[in-house]
Amino acid sequence: MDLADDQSPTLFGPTRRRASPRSAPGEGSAGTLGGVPQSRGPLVRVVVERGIDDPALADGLTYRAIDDRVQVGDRVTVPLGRGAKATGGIVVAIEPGEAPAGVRLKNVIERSESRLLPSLIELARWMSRYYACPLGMVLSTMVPAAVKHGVGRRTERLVARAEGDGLPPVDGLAPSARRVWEKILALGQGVLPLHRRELLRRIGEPDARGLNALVRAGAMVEVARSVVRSAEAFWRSADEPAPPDGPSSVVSRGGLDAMPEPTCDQVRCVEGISARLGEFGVHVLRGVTGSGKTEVYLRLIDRVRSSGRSAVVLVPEISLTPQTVRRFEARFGSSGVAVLHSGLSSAQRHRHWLDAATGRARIVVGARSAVFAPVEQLGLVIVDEEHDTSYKQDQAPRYNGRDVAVKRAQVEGCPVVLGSATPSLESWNNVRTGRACLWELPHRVGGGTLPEVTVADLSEENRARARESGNKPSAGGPALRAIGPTLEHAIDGTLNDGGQVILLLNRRGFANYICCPSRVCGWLLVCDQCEAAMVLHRDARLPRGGVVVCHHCQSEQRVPPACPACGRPPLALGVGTQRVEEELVERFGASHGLALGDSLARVDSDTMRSARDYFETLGRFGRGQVRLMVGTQMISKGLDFPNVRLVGVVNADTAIWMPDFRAWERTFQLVSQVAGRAGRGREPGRVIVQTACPHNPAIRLAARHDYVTFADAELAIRREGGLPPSTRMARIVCRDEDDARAQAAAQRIGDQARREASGAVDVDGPRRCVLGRLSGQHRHAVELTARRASDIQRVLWALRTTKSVVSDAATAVDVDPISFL
DNA sequence: AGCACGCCGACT
DNA sequence: GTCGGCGTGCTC
Repeated sequence: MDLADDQSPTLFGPTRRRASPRSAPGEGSAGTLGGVPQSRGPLVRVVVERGIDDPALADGLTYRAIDDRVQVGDRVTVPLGRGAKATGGIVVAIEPGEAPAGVRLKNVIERSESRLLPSLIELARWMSRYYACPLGMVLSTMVPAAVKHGVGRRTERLVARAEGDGLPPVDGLAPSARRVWEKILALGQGVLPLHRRELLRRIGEPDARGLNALVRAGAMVEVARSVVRSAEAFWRSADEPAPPDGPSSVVSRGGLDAMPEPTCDQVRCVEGISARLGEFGVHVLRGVTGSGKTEVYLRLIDRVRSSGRSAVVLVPEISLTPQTVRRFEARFGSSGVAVLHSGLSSAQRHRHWLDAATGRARIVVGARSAVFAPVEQLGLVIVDEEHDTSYKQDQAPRYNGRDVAVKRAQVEGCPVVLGSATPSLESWNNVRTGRACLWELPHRVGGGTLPEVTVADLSEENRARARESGNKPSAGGPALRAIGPTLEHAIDGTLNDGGQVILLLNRRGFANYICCPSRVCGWLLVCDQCEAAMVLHRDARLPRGGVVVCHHCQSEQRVPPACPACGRPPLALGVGTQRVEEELVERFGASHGLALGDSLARVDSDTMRSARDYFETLGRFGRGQVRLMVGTQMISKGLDFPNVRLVGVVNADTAIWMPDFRAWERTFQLVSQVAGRAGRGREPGRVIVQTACPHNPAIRLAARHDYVTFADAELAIRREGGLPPSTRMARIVCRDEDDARAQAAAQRIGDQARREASGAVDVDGPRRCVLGRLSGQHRHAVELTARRASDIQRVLWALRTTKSVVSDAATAVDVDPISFL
């Protein structure tokens, strides 16, 4: 059991302050005595945690505070609306003047213990403007739900010495009680208050009789203290200790705690960035996979910490592996590091957040929302794998954690480090235009080399196999095999040599789509709520061997027995991880003793229900029990297992023809990232990339590990096409059950946007989205493009103030969109 | 975003 | 005759 008390007087009061006991919320019941409000505190401006989008109320609503101890940033509960519904909010200002004319003030109901830092309120204001989202909604996302609801909060009863001068009245007590008193006095300063049991243990008393006598006499008093309890994080207890031997171990290599000797490149980066620790600056750290970026982070954090400041490290959710966490904990001590990710229980999250807020933990490691970590004296922000699209939140506020991190660093006056082997073109553009400073780690640590990448032309391999098997386009069975001869041969060889294999395929399920075998018919099984093909997921326990699932709305249907149009038995086409898994068992099960759930593991969101499953599987892979791992992008990033000698990309083209100008960039990143999992130990690694487009620059250059050529060429293409990062974009999606209504709403927004654009902003649309219907909602989009972000902001602001765009469920404003479906 | 107020169809 | 459908507008 972990305990954290939150006694820091600057951040938390010992108890909650309520307006008046038993007072129901709201007007009339807020304790008006003869028309005089009972609360005597100052007037405060409160931004409620709701989507109030009226610009006139953007600075919050005015309430009378409970007492004059209220401060800006306090979380409060206030009555809202005619029903005086108790609603959470944040105090954004203490009003020196009087109430706004014509409003009857209500009183704050309650002040809670958490307080938002001024720098975070400033950040929220910026986000509200930049992402065109109500301030209340932004503020709401800054405080985790577990903190708002006080999950895990308990009141503990402790004992302490009574306060006051003079000798406590112990003279009249029994000798046994006096003996206990002497022992308590001998404990010295700062030990109390303690739990009764803990105190008795410390002074070696078998029972509480003497202590009880002291309490009765008033020499000792019982005090209440608010604490947050949570279970120990499971990765610390469950998996440990790591096995003493085996090909590799999940624990950081080079031994716990030992600071490895840095490479020259690492020293150059650490020294260079350290020299500018006291000021805001964007530092792009481009380090090839396995070059030791994490070591650079650790050393920078060490510098920051020794100057008494804090650091925040953002990591994509899925690469927040035990490996990563343990490296931080091994270097800085597990109590000095607060970890925030989705695998935590609510109470754990609350506790870790408090650890950060009270300064107990000066280092916070977490996913996207950790950018709002309540740390004071922030000295450094790090965004690892900054190109990762999971930094973008897909609900309002649709912020990008990386970009907010840059803004936070600016607000705090500290540097931000954006680390990646394949920086986003946004960051690369900032490097090329001098807005960001570039630091490079061009070599792998320990003299390791980047793996040799072989591009296997899938169409060529399929043609070759068709020729061999007497060119019969197999009827009924799988139309093509997922693993071609080059990859198959490499897997065989690697397993023979005792190496481990990672196979990547960015598609869940068994088959991508179900269609009629007749080309004339052309029937395709589509979700009845979305414009998307249903995916076959195999499950032997179900009738017809599985279900079909829509990957957009998660709805399920039974597998159709026949084409509804012409009655032919349908075909299940396209390859997902499940089919690859099946093929692997078929081909290597007997020859290499590969067994599902043992030496062969499938890692996707279907098999990994919780973070715990994922950590457990990675543990088995690390110990060498799992020899072949096939999975989605979950396994493409951050993993560091030295015995991985082969990485196979089953199909590199999953993203390449997506209707998205970043399709090539994504493909390049995916191939580079997963290739980086190979050859991280002494043995060199090999990568096989299966593709139907072997000459595509994204694939060709990723195979050559040539980021710079790719990025510069791609930047030129974007500049020519007027696409980000040379321009900025925002996208407004209107959705409605009724197609015409969605279209009309988008049309109105488009028209108004054109009126406001005044030449600086290009307005495109409305046009039907690529995913024209999703969960029964028809979708139409308007796109804004401009040279400068400020022009986009101006138009969005105008759209909001004229109420042309309101923040509601039917309208999504996406600034700097990364998905165009 | 909630939620209350308010104006039109199928039930006791 | 009412209960309740969700359209519209307000929230100190």
